[in-house]
Amino acid sequence: MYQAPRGTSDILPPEQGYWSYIKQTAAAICDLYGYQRIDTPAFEDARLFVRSIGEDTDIVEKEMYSFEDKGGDQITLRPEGTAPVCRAYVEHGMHNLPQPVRLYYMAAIFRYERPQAGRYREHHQFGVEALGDADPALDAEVIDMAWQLYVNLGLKGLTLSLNSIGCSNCRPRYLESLKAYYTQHKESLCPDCKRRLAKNTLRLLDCKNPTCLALTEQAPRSIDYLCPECADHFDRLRSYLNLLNLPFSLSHRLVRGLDYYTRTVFEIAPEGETGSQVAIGGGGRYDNLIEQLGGKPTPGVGFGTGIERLALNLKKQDVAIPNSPPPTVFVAYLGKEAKDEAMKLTSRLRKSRISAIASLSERSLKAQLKQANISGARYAIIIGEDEVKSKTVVLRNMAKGEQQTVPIDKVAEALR
RNA sequence: GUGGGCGUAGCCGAGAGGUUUAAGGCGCCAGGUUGUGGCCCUGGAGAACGAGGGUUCGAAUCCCUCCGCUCACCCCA
Repeated sequence: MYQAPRGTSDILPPEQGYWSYIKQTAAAICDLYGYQRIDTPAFEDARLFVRSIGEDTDIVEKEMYSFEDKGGDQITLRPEGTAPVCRAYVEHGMHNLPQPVRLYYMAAIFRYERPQAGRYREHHQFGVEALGDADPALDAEVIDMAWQLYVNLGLKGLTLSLNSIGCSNCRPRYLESLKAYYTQHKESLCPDCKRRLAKNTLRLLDCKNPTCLALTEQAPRSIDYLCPECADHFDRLRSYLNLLNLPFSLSHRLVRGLDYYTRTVFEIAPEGETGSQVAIGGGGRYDNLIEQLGGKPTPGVGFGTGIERLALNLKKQDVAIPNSPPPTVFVAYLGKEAKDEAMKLTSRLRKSRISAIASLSERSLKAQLKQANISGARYAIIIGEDEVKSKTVVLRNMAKGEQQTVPIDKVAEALR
């Protein structure tokens, strides 16, 4: 027996309500904020991700779905959404458009990981990217969008964590002092962190190992090392967030797992969540990324949110989802001639924009009405030999249990 | 990659070495008189118990391996 590959899943009809609710809410927010949709390929040149995400990140080190295609090209299934959008920005000369360029995407994301609650090998993200403007007001706009999305979806108890990790001018100095600090305590670090110390110092802040965690309490904070420009940017961002009534808390340990971030980083999580995959979304600024990918120096800021995790949290919080409407009518019949009439009638109803299911079986009327009941149709239409002769149908209101005979060419009118 | 829990029909779920030719419930199908649903009643289909190997006179029930699911760690959405 075949099964969906590990870490992937089929999204069955009962689940779809959550998905369309989330997608529609997200798209509506984007319309409201003037963000336009972009779709990029599911796979890209592997180097795009290695260069943007960073060689020493977990994603690149062990999680990418990479392969050589038959033409000998190194291909990677998209493990995140930002780099492809930036690639498209450069490729299509979007720097010629009015800046910033505001884009959003909904896409499948692939990472080879051990699946667990809220973590899959294929998951789906909604994300936005605002490219071509370094103003902190744009950071605030993006954070505001993320927040409003969650609020509009009906999620409660949200917390916004914020940090600034500086830019290429001030970060080296910070990293130096961070490295110096941890080197002093090298002996008490966990093995992972010893390794990270040399390669990816920032990530030590993220370690949940108790002894590392204790060290982190006293570790130098990135916001104390910001250059004047970054400090100003961060100050102004915070004042904009206050202006927009977005409550945030500073988190000095928040660094994010992708190398391209500069200055602003943030995460949003539902309150009271424990465990490691608490964040339903996050993002930040990446002012060097587009240049790294071969474009003109272009700042950018964005966020991404996991649709599966949103659905999970909507369920956890018992948020009511609008359900898809059942068909208006179910057409049942008895006999061959009646079936012909039923087929024609169903077709005409649909042309009048009335949703209709025809019972295609030759089963008993009783069985057909049972199906009508399960389908949730508001009306059942019954066509038998008598009705064929008199060119009428029986129109039955399922909820009331009442029925009337109407001329077959007046059915659409009777349903209005 | 590491560690824990689990694996019986579409779903839930009894059974824990021998009246099991594997309960029960949901769902599905068909009947309960002639052309009518939602309740009720009756009947039916559907699993050799994740796969393979072993222990035993005998295994869904014990052991081993593998696969899968799940939770946690790492990390992330």
